Amino acid sequence: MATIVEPRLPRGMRDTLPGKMIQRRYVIGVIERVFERFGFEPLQTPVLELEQTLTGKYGPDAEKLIYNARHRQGKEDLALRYDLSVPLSRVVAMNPELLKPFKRYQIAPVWRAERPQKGRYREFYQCDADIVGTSSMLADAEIIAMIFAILNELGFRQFVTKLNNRKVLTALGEYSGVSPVLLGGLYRALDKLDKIGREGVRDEMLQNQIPAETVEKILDLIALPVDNPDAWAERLQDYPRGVEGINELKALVQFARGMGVSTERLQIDLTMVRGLEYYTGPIFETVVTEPKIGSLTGGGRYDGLIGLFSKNSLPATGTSLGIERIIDVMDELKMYPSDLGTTVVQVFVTVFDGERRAASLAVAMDLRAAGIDTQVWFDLDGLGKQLKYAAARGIPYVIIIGPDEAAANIVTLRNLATGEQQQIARTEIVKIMREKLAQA
RNA sequence: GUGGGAUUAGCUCAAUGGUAGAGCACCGCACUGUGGAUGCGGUGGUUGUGGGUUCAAGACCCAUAUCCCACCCCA
Repeated sequence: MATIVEPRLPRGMRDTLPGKMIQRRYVIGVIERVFERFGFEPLQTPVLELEQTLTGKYGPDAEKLIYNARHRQGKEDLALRYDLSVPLSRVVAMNPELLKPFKRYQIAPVWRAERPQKGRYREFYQCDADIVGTSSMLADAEIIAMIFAILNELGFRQFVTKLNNRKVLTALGEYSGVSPVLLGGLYRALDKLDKIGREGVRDEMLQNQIPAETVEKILDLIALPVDNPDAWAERLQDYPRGVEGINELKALVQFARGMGVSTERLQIDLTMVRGLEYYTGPIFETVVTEPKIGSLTGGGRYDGLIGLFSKNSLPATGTSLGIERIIDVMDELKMYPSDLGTTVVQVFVTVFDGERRAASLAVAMDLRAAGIDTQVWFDLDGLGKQLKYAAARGIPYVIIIGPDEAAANIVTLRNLATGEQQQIARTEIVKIMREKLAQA
């Protein structure tokens, strides 16, 4: 007798049962349609990459979270992908013949060995859309406009996309005169401004070994409104990078407006920082305010990443939507369309008894041939049990064929939601079912 | 990776260190040609896992796993 293995999942990983899968498929479907509406095309890449493909791209903190993999006898060091941007960059470098601008989307799982929490998992799907081969801010604006289209279509009303530019942060570093090794600490403190306030940022910077004099200089700078690029441009006028970053942001906002993005949902925040090391230009992040769940989307421009795989570097920009968090929020706020059922099955055909089984199977196969999702009962059980099952599954219609129906060459069609029943001719079943399902 | 909380039936939760319970769900019967209503009855547990203390542990101690919360970071 074999011992039973306790069924368990690895930490931070989950199964998705059919009921949830239907909701998930709906969300992914919306995202895919919008991606394609904006002219992006699908791409698929392997779950595993060579370890060297991933290392040195994300920064030391993020790199610790990469899952390594190797076959028992394998010679290559492999790793589970950490995001979809680095694999994209690898693909672009390997396929120089791809027409530019190259616009692709990819919806696929990525793995990060973080400590799990709500909205944070070790295996999760990212939905990425990126544009490779142009430096135009119009591309960044198109990404933003697309994020808005997706979130709107999913029913989100309370969200805001924050914008900043790495070039501004770089200039801020130059302005502060802080040594490069301390820059990380400076940025991290800065990023928390809206959370911990000026005093908090001061404490944090001092704790991060940043000289008091420098801290005051930074505090003085961030006393300027974080959403006022002109004020910052004036202050940073001696730092051409910063001015350039601010001009890019202004162009980006203007283009986005031109694409119908409402201004109150776009928020320039010159203190926002994003962790991944490869960003070089505009960076963006969308957050919802009601359930506190972190960011729903994150992205930015990474003009140097492809250059790590090819002599011919290419500018690129894009975003990632976090479908797990989107789904967690939609669950909490019950945002799914009311007609999204709990099953794909549209009709359930009961089996009355052994004698009538053949008739039921024939009806079921006719329905299936007509493209209607149909289930039949396998065992010889009472109608009560079968109806109970169909109702519990959320199947909308049930067909009953007993001796009376068989004799009259009809079937009984029952609507499980209303309890309504009608008799229909055997030959009319497909036609009538099609009509019923089309109305719903 | 750091700190805290939780873990008891399928689900939500009880049980002064002394015989593990309730509601819902499930199954059966009243109702062998019809689910959701009502009534009655029933199944269901190595109390997350492994050790320890004790005459006795669901409870106390240690370890460990998972989930949740706050950091860190992020989708």
